Formats: sequence, structure tokens, C-alpha cells
Amino acid sequence: MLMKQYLLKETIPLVKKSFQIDYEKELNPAQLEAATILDGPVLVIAGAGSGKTRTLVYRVARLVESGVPPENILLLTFTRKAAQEMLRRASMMIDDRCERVHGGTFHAVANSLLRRYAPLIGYSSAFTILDRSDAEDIINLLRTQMGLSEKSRRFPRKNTIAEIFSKSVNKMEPISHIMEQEYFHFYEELQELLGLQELYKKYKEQNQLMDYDDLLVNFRTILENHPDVRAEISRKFRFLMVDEYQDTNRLQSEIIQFIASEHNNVMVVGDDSQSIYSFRGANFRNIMDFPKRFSGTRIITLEENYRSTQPILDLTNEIIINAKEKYTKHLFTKKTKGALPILIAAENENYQSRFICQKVLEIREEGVPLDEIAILCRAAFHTFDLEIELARRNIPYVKFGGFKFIETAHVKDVLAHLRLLINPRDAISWHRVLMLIGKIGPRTSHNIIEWIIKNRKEPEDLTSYPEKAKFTEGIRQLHELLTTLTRKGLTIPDQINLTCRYYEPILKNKYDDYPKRLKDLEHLQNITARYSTLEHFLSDLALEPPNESVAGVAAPDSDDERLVLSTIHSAKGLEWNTVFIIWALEGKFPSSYAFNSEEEMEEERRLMYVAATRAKENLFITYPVNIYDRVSGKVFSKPSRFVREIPSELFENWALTEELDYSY
DNA sequence: CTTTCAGACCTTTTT
DNA sequence: GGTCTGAAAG
Repeated sequence: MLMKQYLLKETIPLVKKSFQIDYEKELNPAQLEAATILDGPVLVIAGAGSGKTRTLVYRVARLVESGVPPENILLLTFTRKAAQEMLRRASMMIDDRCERVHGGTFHAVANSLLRRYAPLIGYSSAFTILDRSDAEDIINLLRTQMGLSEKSRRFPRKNTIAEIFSKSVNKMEPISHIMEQEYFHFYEELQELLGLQELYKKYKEQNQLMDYDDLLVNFRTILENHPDVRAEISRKFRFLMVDEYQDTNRLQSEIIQFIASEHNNVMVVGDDSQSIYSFRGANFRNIMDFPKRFSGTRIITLEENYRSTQPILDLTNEIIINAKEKYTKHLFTKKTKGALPILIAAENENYQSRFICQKVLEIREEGVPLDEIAILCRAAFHTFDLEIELARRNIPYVKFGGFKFIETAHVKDVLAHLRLLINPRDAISWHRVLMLIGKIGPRTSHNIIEWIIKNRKEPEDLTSYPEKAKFTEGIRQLHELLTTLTRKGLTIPDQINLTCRYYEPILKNKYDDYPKRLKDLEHLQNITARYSTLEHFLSDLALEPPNESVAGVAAPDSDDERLVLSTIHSAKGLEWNTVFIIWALEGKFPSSYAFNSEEEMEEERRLMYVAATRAKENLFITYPVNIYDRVSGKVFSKPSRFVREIPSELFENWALTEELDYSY
């Protein structure tokens, strides 16, 4: 018999480096020191734009090059994207061994280890991760059951409750303490809240659910109570690196200590001036406590800025110099020449939007691509007017931060059906799915769910629900969908597709803007294509939802350059040639929410610092004047205090004037 | 008893 | 856009 020969090719490394990395030449002395100390605790204080990422990348490369098995390195970052990017760069320098380094967020790492060790704390390894809104839905359900939603009471709403619970966990402080500090107006409900928290905890345990905080808490508990597991994990991750350390909380810092317990090989990198997540329990004092927790810590400070021009740096230094509490660094740069930052007063919001559109196009004409220009805002909704203006002028953009497309009602609706396949006891998803059917309201939905849970029914039994009523046809269709979805051989995109077909009529009925929403659902199918199991897809989605907001997804998906709109929080660690900071108005930025607390006001300042330090060459700060604020009933007209403090010679002032229209 | 719909009110930042 | 309420309609 004649056999065809099929030749297996030799595996080629991603990039083969034929020459040695010249660490001395490619890094400055401080970076070099940080990248080449391979043992012991190290604290790197890295100013904005000082090559922090570069240093971490070189250190990973150095470790791997020196023979450390990549599996023994753990790189904890703020987002998975940051980790992937760093490991990709390290791989380019040596070879793709670096891809085998463990990298990701605390939550993602906790999740993967809990999948193995959850039985130690009475959980199954197949637990479901609740995202924030799932958690809120459960809290709401339990709150109603406890009779706490009667209208006579002023009981906090579900999102406030979730916030209180979460803060208490992340700061490792009792609820009473959190309420004294930040929610004093609800203090008389303390006992009820404690009861509700107890109930919430039980509910999660009974239904195999973990919210974001549980991932960290349970992981920490296992590390603390099981010395054998702690030692095993610590020995596995013999080299630990933590990025953005200023934004970790107490819980996370304890986890680090446990993981490092066997060897103390831990390097943390951060900048106290860029701590902007205290609302999530982060505490920049973690940085200063680090040497206390790890004796013999070496401290390295990176002070040379490679990002911005001197005029921009002069301005940002001025913003942070007025911070009440900080650990002094002095940033300097070799890029001495450059344009002064510009402060623009606009008459109203629409003038601000028009100015930005016009200026963006001008700068593009000068040769700066759109994706090198960013509009940064304090809160995602601050860009609404601008987005309309951009659309009117056909300027393509992506938006990061704020409302994520995964959180939109239609995407959640579709996903709820899929979640039932994994966990038929998921009451929250059942509720969502049932409420979509006509003639089924909260009462009927509740009855059906009770029937399912009590009688341990599977989705296939749905048609045998005893009550014959006006909604039987709807139930029959749902039943048909759910049974079809469990057929063998379906890929996840297939399942999404089938669900969408079932959901489409409902969608059209429910929303006038359904074409836009249908596009989102198509996008969802694209995302799923790379997953092999539904479980994996769903927990990934909860842990690392795509960061793009709704509008960005709906935009034409050309590969062409697009202008970037982002919240400052989502702009962490990034940089652009040109940056616009909008709404630099007292009451908006700093937000009026921060007026009552000095600590929060300090965080607003750091936010302004983070925003301004994103700019490489051009920085524009704009504010509209005479804005009526419905919340406070006041007129905001003063530019942000962080701008007013700055000596006027450090920026240019522009006023906008309307071009007169002579066409009449 | 339950669903549906209209209107009022609020909306920071995120794993 | 969401959440919550009250009142009409089924």
C-alpha cells in the first residue's frame, strides 16, 4: 500500500533570540537593580511613566533565563490583559517559555486554586461565581423575604447593601465600623443588616455560590487554616510579583504573605500617588507596611519619567505636591521641550464636546493617529454628550469603563438561559428567564421556582408544572429551548445562537432599539468561540468581563484606528500622545460626593494626577461653566480646585468663541 | 390575585 | 438606562 508521507515540522519558538539580552544597556541603574535581584522581598516605588512594566518584563525574562521553571513564577496584576501583555513581551525577549508563567488577577488565581481546594471549606469544586449584579439580586430577594422592603422604612437599597458588605470584607473591618464611618444615616438598621448578611452567607453556601469577595476570603481562609496546602502553594509559586500594589487591600496583602510564607521571594511594585481604588477597600498604606511585614525588604525607587515632556511633568508634579500624605519622589525627564498644557473654559457641555471633536481632528491632521488620543473622564456618563457629537461627525471611538456590555439587560437575559444548563438550581437565573415569558410576573415566577427547587426538578420536567394556565405555551417553548440546548455536540456559539433565536421575538417586543442590541448578541457569539466548556466561559466572563462599554461594541468593527474614551480608572497604566481631561469642574471632578471627607478628596486628587500623567506630548484640560446640577440643586461654575491651585505660568488659558455665521 | 404600564427619581470609580 | 411605586386592566 502506498502511504502518503506527512511531514511534522520542527517546532519553532515564537521569536528566537540569538543574542544575549543586555540588561545593563536596556535598563537604567534603578530598573536594573529591580530586575536582577532575584531573591528576597523587594519593594519598588515606581513613579508614573518610570518604566514599571518594562522592569517587570525584564525581571520575568531574567528569572526564566536563569533557569527558574516558568510554572514557579506568579505574576499578580490588576487585569488579565496587563498580565498577558507583560508575558507576551517577555516571550519576545527570550522565547515562549514565558507564556507558561502564571499571571492574572488575585480573583482569577483564587478562582483556579479554589476549584481544587474548595472541598476543604465545604464547597464543591463546581461552584458558580456571582458577579456584582447577581449578588445584588440575591440580596434583594432575601431582603424582601425578611420583610425589610416595606415602604414605611428607610432601608438601604440593594446596591448600597452590597457595597457595605463588600467594604467590610475587603477592609477586614466589622460592618458596624464601616457604617459608623460612611453610612451613618442607616446606622439604626445595623441589626437587620447583620441578619441579612448571615442569611446571604447561608444562601451562598447552600447554593454553591461565591461572590467576588468570597473568592478572596475563602482562598485566604484555606491558606490560613491548612498549613499543608499553604506550604504546597507557597512552594509552587517560589517567585511572586505583584503589580499595582498601591491598589491592593488588606485581604490581598495577607494572601500575598501566605503565598510567600515559605520563601519570602516577593516583589511588589506600586506608586502611592496613583492609589485610586480605596472605594474598593484598597489602602495605599499597604505599600509602606510592606517592609514591616517582610523583614529585610530592599526598597528601590524609580524616578526617571520616560513618558511625558517637561511641561506636562511640571504640571503633574504640582498636582501631587499638594497631597496631604505622600512618600516623596521627584520625577524628572530628558524630554525638556514641549507644548504647555492648555486649560479650556467652555460655555456649556456642548461647547466642550464641539471643541474636543474639532481639536481631535486637527491633531489627527498633524499626524497623530486617533488611537494615540484619549478623552479621560471621572465618571463614564460624563461622555454622553461627547459621544453624540462624535457620532454626528463620524469620528470612530471605543469606550472603556462604565456600563459594560456584559451588564446590559439583553446580554444578561441570554446568559441566564445558559447558566441554567450548568446549575438548574440557580433561582436568580430562573427568575430572569421566567419573567421574560408573557403572563408570568413575579408571583408566578416565584411559584414555579419553588416547585422546581422543592421537587428537585430538571429543566426537562418543566412541562409537567401542574398549573394549567395562560402561560403554558410560553413554558412549552422555554422547555423546548432548554432541552435542545442540552443536545450533544453543540458548541457554545451554537448554544448562544439557539438562545438568541428564541430570545429575538422577546427582544423586539421589549426594546425599540433592538437592532443595536442584536449586534451586541452577535458580539457575544464571537467572544464565546474560543471557549471549549460553558463552565469555563461563564466563570471567565464573571472574572474578566470584556472591558469595552456598550457603545464601543456597537461601533463598526473596523480595524481602523479609533479615538479612545475612558474613565480614569480604566486608563490605569496606559499612555497616549494626546490626552483630554474633561469636566474638570468643581463638583464633577472632584466629585461632589467627596466634599465631606478629606480622604476621599485626596483620592480625587490622585485621580487627577493619574489622568494628567497619561499624556506624553499634549494635555488639554476642559471644563464647562454654569452647569446646573440636579443632585445638589447648585450651579457649578468653578474649575476644579486641582487646576486652580496650579501656578498660571504652567499652562495656557483658552476661551472658546463661536464663529459668526454670515450665511443669512 | 396577578400582570402590565406609566411616571417619578437617581445615576462615581470595578474585580 | 435602571429601580421603585401606584393604579388600571386582566
